[in-house]
Amino acid sequence: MDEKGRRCSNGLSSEDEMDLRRGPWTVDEDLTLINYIATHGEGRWNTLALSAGLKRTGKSCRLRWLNYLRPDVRRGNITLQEQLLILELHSRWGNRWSKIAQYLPGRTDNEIKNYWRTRVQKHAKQLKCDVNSKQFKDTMRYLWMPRLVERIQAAAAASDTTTVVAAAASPVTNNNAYTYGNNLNNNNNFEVHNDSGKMGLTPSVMKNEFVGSQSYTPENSSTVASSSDSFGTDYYSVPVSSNNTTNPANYYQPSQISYLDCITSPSGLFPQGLDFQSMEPNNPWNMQNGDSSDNFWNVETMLFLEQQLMNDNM
DNA sequence: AATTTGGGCAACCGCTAGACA
DNA sequence: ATGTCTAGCGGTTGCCCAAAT
Repeated sequence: MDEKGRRCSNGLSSEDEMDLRRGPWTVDEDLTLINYIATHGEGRWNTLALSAGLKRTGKSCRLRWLNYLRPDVRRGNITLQEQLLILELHSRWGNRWSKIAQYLPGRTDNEIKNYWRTRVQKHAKQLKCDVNSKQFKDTMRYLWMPRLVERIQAAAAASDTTTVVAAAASPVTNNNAYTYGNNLNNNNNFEVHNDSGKMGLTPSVMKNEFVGSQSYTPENSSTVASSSDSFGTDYYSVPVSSNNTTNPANYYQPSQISYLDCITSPSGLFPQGLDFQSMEPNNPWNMQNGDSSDNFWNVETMLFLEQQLMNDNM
């Protein structure tokens, strides 16, 4: 169906469309959308856009809400568990981002897609192989994923003996406290504060400051997780156990249990007390953590991988 | 210090499916 | 049966920023 020049596609005439805004959302637009949804609920996006007085398409409003403004959107780095899950689910379903996102509570398909493209595909590129190639998939399955499991288990063990004082280390130090009522089902009572009066909302500001004082504190959410892109450090240099030190494939055999079996229940969503934050060995609440993925991909690692890939091809 | 490059991510685009009149 | 509208999905683009030169 051709949408061009058609009024019905977004409920707007071409005259209306002349006024349509594009590009990054402003604070005012965000507030308008939040408050409108708080009062009227979501859905009927084109009507919503018009009624709310937003010069945006319904599509744009929907996307902004779902990917960014929803109170339950998880922000922060992808955790080890999430990385593992993404790898596992992608190996099953391919680029079914929305489907994959269903298993990562609070993560959006867009975020997962971006993660895949920027992190995973980058590493495939570094290995000079196609992300869809058997070699790369094997590398993921036999090397990265077992190592992730290992790190998760190590972190879990560490968390057993370590009290995580996460709340005290809350990264939210912003003055711009967007305080949502936090529960849309609770009569949608969003409140929006602007304590500093300086809400120039660039993406970077959003990332670091828009994180609402209610929405994303440790007390009320499991959302703020930090994790470097944990293709991370010395992936291949640490043997898992004494009997798998030579062949990476020994780390994991397809016939072994599924990672999902390992870390999730059939109902998914990490319900077994696998707390994302406490899994992280280093300062779990520090959203400013640098991405250590590149540390992971040191020269030795790359040489090792390339060697493995060469062996696979022989 | 100025410029270039590349990564990360928010937003947009095109398309499809389903609901409904 | 057909057309319209909405919602959702996956791919792509473009902006911002930090690192590199």
